[in-house]
Amino acid sequence: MKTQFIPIDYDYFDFQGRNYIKIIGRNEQGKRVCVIDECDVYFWAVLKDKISQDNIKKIIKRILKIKLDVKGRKTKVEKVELHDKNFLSKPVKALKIFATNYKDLHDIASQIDMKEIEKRRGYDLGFITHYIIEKNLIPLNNYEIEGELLNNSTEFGGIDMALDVDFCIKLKSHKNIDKISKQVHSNSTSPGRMVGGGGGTNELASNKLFIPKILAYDIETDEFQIGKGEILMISLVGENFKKVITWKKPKGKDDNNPMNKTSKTIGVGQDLGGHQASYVEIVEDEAELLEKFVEYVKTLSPDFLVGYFSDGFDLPYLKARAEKNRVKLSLGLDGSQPRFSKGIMLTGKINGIVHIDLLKFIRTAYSQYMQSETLSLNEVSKEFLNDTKKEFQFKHSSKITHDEWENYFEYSLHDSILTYKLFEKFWPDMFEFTRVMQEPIFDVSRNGMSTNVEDYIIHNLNRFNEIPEKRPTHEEISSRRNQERFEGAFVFEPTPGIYENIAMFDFTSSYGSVIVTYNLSKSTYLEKPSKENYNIEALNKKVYFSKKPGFFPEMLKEIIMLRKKFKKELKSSKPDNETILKARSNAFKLLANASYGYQGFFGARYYCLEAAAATAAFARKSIQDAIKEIDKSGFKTIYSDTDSIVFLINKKTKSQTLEFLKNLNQKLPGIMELELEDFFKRGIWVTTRGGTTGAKKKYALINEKGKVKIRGFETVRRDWCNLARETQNKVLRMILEEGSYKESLKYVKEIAKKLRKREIDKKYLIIKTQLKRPIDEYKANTPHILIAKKMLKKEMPVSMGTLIEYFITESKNKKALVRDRAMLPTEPGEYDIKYYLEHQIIPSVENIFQVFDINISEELAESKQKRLEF
DNA sequence: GAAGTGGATATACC
DNA sequence: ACTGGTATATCCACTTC
Repeated sequence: MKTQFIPIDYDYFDFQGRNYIKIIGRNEQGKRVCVIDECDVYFWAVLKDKISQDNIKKIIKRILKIKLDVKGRKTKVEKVELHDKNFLSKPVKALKIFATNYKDLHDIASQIDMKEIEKRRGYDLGFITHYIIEKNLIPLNNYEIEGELLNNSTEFGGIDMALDVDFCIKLKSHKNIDKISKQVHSNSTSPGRMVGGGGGTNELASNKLFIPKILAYDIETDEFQIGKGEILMISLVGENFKKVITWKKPKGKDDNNPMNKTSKTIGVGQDLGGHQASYVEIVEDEAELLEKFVEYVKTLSPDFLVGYFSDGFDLPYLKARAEKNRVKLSLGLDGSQPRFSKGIMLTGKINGIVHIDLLKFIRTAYSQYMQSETLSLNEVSKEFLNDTKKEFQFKHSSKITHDEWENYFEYSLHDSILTYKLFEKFWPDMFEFTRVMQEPIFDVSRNGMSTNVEDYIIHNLNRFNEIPEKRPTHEEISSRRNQERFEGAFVFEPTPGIYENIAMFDFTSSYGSVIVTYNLSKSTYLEKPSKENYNIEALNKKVYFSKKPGFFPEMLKEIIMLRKKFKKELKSSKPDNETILKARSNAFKLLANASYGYQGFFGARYYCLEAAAATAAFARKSIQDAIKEIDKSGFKTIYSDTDSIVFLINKKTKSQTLEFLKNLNQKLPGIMELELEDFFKRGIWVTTRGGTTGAKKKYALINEKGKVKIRGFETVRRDWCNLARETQNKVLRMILEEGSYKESLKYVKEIAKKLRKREIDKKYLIIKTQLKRPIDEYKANTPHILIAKKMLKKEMPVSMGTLIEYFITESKNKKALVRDRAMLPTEPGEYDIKYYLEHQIIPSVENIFQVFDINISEELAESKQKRLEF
């Protein structure tokens, strides 16, 4: 049979000793399709130089004899071929060694240790990755497939019968129709449709967006620890679907309300006591709750089951309670239960339905760019959806009253609604990331940037006829980690002061452009200089790179082009789309920048410290050269960090500045390019605390539209209390807007006065510090660690990553340390006026007023008399 | 006992 | 363990005079 097909979830199984891939996807009619396929299984043995043909034949003969019997599985070498390949961009002769089972490649490779063989490679990719490369059946691409329909077939042990899919097809052929198909407009709500605009010349960029069927979920429990308490309710949200399943019967004022005893007969949406919302469905007990949940997932049959922090909480909790209740959590299309990866970081996998933990994708793709101080569902929703969680005061289920239950249901439902909407927002990027990285979305949505970079490389090696490099061994990793650190970015020391008429330029994808321009990578690194090369001083030596384009820089070029496209889209977008487009453009910028980090990352297959160090060195040189040009042309540089330059345009006009930029760009090498970030009306730089030199990474700017950009100041740091942050923010804004300190001084005096009169609400005085590791791994005893320990004693949820909140109280003991005066927000105690004045308010504005020669401590002194006495 | 210093820690910038 | 280096700033333990 023939059908269109979009691969979504990948899995594999063994049948009669061989590996088979099982791909779950959709077709255009929204039918769920399972594709079974196989591929050649092989690895590479790279031969040493100048091995005679005879010798090669002998080696092949010996290899062909290899047989293995591991764990009752018989594997043998089935075929050996000689190929001309590249390894790290160098032409090599290599043997392609075919075997029965992918899992045995490592063992076979270990047996091939003849002296003529230089290296063994390509056995550590994972079968799914290997399959995708081998057959070119890429996740979330659009295919036309042809194959044999398995219908109650005994093939593969009757796999099609156990699978809840519309078609199960043994693949014969497939054709990618993404690139040639025209865009499809559809109002259909069935999954599997593709929508979106065409255009764009880059092949990587999708011209259609696949719209999956999604189901967001969220659970509410009595305890935070996995499986410790009972699950009270589960909320589910899909397209035109809202449901809260619970076994807690809201009790009315009359506890003997007969309605409470008829739970089993209460149907969906039935009214209960005149208050029951229609989306609430009441079941008998926790076991039935779990069964009902499984039933809904089966009926709705989504492509994605989406949660928020669900790898770490919801799914493992469900599993634990299912075990306790002896309910089978058979969510998988094959009836299997969720599987969890071992290790510290849990990941929950469901066969055939992709379980997505949104938090993970947000962390890698957006968090660096976001304004939110935590990645809580509430804050992230606020930033991207302009919506928040519903109010609900947690208490144990036994203490919840009737009306409160109603609120609780609504609260839970709304969490799922937010999760659903967030998924919709991020889906285009997840889609794009998956297609670029070419790995299953289950992994791409969880992986960090370094893994993304590596996936991208691995899946593009064939274009360069390259044999993949292996993962580093533990020994290699530890030796890499002990490597001396290399010199990084250049940061210009600013002169403290307030400036006017400012422009900012920055290099687009700075490090990425450097890598591309100077061809910096493991495979282009030259131990000895060749005639034609790029070279620079790095790692206390001169390092050389070939001018013949390497695969890594070539690939990176594509990422940079894609990013440029997104950035262009952003510029011509409507304001209501801005947040997400900005995030997207930024996500690809991060990906491009991660390539630099990748080459210096100890876990990387293509680790090359020389390339990483040279990248930083070339980048330093680029920016310093640009600064020279700028200063030479009638401007004056006042600040610069890594890839941006801030300068005074002096008497020049904006158009002269832009003209200058154009000319400057023409002189830049390769794909290096500067762009205008913005023009600014005014800006301020301050000294370091207690010093006289200008502080780096700390400044505030205001553009002509009055938009303020604040970097590094306490205003943007979450480990300062809100009073200090807001005071500083106000002061900076007033000064930037007016160019004078007068008003802001009055303002600070007002705040100090209120603080002294104890008129400041405690909530503005809370200091928040994150617990970055398990509590007993700390050597120091800081306020937040002490508070965390106190919280543990009170059985409050504290773990790695928790944001610890506290405030500083007064103490009779004058020598009491800050940590001894730190109290939980819920604890009684008067705030310490002196502490907040001297350790929060004054430090936050001191350096700013110093720019105007104002000593804020003196200005805020309790009595001016004191000053006069001197 | 005040002052200075350095380690541990957190957070931001790019 | 799950990109990199640069930089500021706090609190606290310790040393020094």
